[in-house]
Amino acid sequence: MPTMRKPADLRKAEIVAKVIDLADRIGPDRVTTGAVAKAVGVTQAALFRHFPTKADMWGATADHVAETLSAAWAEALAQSDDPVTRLKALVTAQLDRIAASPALPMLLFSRELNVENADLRAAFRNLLTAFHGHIVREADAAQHRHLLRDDVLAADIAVLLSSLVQGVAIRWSLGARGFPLRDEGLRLLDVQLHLLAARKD
Amino acid sequence: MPTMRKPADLRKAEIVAKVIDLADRIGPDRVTTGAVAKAVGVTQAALFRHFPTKADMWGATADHVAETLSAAWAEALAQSDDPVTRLKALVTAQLDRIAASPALPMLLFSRELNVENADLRAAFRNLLTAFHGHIVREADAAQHRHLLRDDVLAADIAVLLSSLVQGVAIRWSLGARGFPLRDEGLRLLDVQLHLLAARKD
DNA sequence: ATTATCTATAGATCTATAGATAATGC
DNA sequence: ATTATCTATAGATCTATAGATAATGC
Repeated sequence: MPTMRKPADLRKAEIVAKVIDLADRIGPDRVTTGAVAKAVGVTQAALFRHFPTKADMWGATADHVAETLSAAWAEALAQSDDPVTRLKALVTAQLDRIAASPALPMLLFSRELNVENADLRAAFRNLLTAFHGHIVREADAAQHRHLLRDDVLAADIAVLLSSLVQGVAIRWSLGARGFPLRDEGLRLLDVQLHLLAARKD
Repeated sequence: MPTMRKPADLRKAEIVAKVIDLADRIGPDRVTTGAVAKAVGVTQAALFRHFPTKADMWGATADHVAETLSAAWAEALAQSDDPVTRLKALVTAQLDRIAASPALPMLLFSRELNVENADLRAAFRNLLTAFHGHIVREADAAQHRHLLRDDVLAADIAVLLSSLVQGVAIRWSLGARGFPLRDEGLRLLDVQLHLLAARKD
């Protein structure tokens, strides 16, 4: 039974999609070229026609993740002019992306990223930095409009909110995803924003 | 050159120590029996005299980590009767343990824990739950003594503080450990505790 | 006598390459 | 003619076992 031939562009995109899907389901470090090939429906050797090495396959996957996240952030920021609403939208977008690709937090600690593939590591660090930067900007704007307390650095607010997302994602991941990530994350965000609310005195 | 023979008890402890050391330096998933054997100074096959399978080796390592963490928490709690001081001591202990064994956060997302070894996964989830429980107790006590705001659930305070530790550990780990984990963690803890301080009105 | 260690090796996996084959598009 | 895929396989690793060897402790 001959496999359906596909143009290289389509096949590459298909491979990247399966890498993410497999990373979610069996863990990033179990994503072998054999497993990917089987999921895609080609022989293991065929993958190397599209990506010279396995690291290149992960590189393309990281690029795809970066594009998806960046698009989600841009969409979140476009929804409102109110800094606090934009903060909530950014966190919501991030929680939704993690729920859609639960491998994202795991990938941060995978052997592939931490040991084998320095480029991959740099790519994900840049992503976290970009997310952090968006939050700093909105927190700063909110403080200037007296919507949030100004006795805390905007950069520290960003760290607290980023940590909140990571913390809830870790708990969700380790606890076999036993609660709705988005709901729990937004509930905690409201708690933290309540603590950060401008004091009326 | 014959290897020095050691009683099984000592050799087992030595193996566990090298597993943790190697997990820190090369990542948990690169800890092969061959690498451990080389670090210990015996042949790879000798390990299987002490641990029937590699999973047993990780099990002993998890036990050791659990004992170390529990001891550190107990020591932190013994230092003071003031709930806020105890909160700080718990977080300090946790940051110090992570700095001493940087593999701890990585281990939570290792293939070994997430895919290969369900017992290991349960062991570490129990550890996180125990840490969380300690913080809930102290936060609750602090609220009753009007040392912290009481318009936030103690359980949510615990989640925010646990997340803070995890968030700063992740940033430290990904950023090639480019800042002092303990100092940065305690600085952020002070920021969060400032937000949580009882309102004097 | 007991037991910690070694040598040697089986058997499973995994990445990557070489060369043949067949489908696609000009 | 180009190119996507396949078959076959090399070479590297990794866990685990079998049986021999030598150090330890009663």
